[in-house]
Amino acid sequence: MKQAITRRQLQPPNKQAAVFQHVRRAHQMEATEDYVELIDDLIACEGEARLVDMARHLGVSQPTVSKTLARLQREGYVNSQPYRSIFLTPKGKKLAISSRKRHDIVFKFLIAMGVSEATAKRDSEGLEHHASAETLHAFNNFIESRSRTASG
Amino acid sequence: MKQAITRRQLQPPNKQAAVFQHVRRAHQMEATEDYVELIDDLIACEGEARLVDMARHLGVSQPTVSKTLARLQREGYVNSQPYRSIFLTPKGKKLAISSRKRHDIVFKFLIAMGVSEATAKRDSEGLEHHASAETLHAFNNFIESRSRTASG
DNA sequence: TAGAAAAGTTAGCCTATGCTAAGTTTATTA
DNA sequence: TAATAAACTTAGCATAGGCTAACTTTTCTA
Repeated sequence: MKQAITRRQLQPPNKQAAVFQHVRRAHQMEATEDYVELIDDLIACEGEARLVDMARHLGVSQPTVSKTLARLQREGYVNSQPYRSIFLTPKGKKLAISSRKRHDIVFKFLIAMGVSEATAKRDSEGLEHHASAETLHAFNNFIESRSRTASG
Repeated sequence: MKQAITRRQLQPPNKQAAVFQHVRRAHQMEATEDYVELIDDLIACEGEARLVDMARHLGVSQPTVSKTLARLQREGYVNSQPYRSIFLTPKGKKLAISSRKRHDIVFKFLIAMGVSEATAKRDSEGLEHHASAETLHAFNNFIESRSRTASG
């Protein structure tokens, strides 16, 4: 098989720096998005979001969740009284909805690509935070063209 | 348009926790992978990897690079004498090669999906760290089937 | 080759996210 | 309802990765 050779080429420093800065910014939002998405899911499925359940689902300790929730509250994503369950503010709810939408697109896309469900679940959790609107749009087109082919 | 409704369903706590733990682990490797990849590129394109160029390409300050390089040296990925240029250990070189391979697959895949070059560059930098072997394999199949269609 | 500029280091600060241990509040149950 | 258990918070620690300021070393150049 002929292997395409990609000529190694460095980007101009400022261009590449902009890319890395963009990734770091996305990265700062990751925990926030995971948290609000989980809170929204817990409220939808269990009736309320308790810290102990968040810790169990996230695989971290309760104090870690407590500390991160304090930041989210400070930043206006969530609302909660001490020792009580957690609520999303409108801003948090909005972020939860858009995060879930992206997550779903990435998940369905991976399934459409023939990836196993277990891997799709795992990878979509990491990938969702780094797919731009343009990429998500391309993924969505692919999903829709596949579902047309499959059903029509 | 009929919109597919995904029934909201929480994963079992331990299953979801495993996913998040996996993402956190991948996340810890991100900086390491970006650094060794960049060092390898700088050596290939400029003849040597200097800290100042790394800082410029990464978009961070020199002390930040210095600190992270100290960790990478501690962990056996790089080698360097004070005030001198930076070298990859065999372990670092191996990681650089596999990171670059993943990066290339993700980039080419996005291009094959019809995403613009600018977006593909940007997104591939974030996505590369979160695509499993299975997903990369699926991406690669897609690239190859497209290049067959295009050229044959 | 001396002085200036560039590169690299060190010190000290910050935030985010992990942890355990210990204490407080709330909920359960005997 | 009193005791226990569960949930939550607080304190204190660690690491990673950001930063600026100040210092040292190396390199360049006049």
